[in-house]
Amino acid sequence: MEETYGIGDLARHFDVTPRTIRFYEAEGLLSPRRRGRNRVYRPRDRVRLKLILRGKRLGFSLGEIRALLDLYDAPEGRTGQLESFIEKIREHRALLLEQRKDIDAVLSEMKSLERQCRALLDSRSAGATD
Amino acid sequence: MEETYGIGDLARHFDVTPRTIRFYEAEGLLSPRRRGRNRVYRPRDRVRLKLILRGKRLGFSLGEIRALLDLYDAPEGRTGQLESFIEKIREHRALLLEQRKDIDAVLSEMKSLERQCRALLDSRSAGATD
DNA sequence: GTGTGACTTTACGTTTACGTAAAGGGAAGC
DNA sequence: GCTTCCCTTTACGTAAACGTAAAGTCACAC
Repeated sequence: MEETYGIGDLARHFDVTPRTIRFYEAEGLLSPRRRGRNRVYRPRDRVRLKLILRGKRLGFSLGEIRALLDLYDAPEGRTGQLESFIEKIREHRALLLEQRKDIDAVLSEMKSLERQCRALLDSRSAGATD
Repeated sequence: MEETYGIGDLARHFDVTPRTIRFYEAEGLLSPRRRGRNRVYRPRDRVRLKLILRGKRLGFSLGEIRALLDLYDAPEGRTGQLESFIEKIREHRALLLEQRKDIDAVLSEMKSLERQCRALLDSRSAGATD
């Protein structure tokens, strides 16, 4: 049998509220099975949630994330669609590479900032005390 | 003389609306000089705006960005403050490194996705036509 | 049978980050 | 002097992403 989870299990595991998970479902990002009224999540849903939260951490809107999930889901279709799919992947990749550049820029700025701080601290401990 | 800019100049250059720039000022992220009622921005403000927009692209809230800008601005203070400053820099760096890991994870997933697509395309062009 | 706890739906509230409209001021061009 | 921009302030509107409260259901413990 495939492993399943309740909404509370997922919420605890990913440190979000059940409300959040239901909201993602209402937005069409998740579509769990049901046992009676209760939602039953399978590993596939877990992975999707993980991807959603990762997208959020990277600053994507739920709309963008949905588009990406749809991409990942639908590698079926005619040749033309496949090609436009690849095109979208490329655009997305370009965006991510830009983000990485942003991050690296900040990281290097932080590096020099910390250096300056250290220099200040050193000069103080070497010279007069506070 | 130091170079200065009007709000429209900055707006055009960074592709945001003047409203956005005024909003950042209201939130305490910018504090331009004034000539009469009009706002006059100097290179320092330009840099700050650039940092703000970079922060946004990385998914930080304006509140978080303000905290970071304040950090970068206030390397004055007693030794204890300097040390806690360095500590905050480290936390921020850890966060950025996490983000980079996220990005790399997505990039590698995209890579394999594109490979699968290519394989599909190849098998089609090799086999029967649509 | 009566809690207790986890789930459900419905619905209104809230924060963030601006958009947009209204009403006006000041300089520049014709 | 009138128009045309670009700027100003004030203020209400809005989309996104949930929070939170209300009221009910179901299974299980005691």
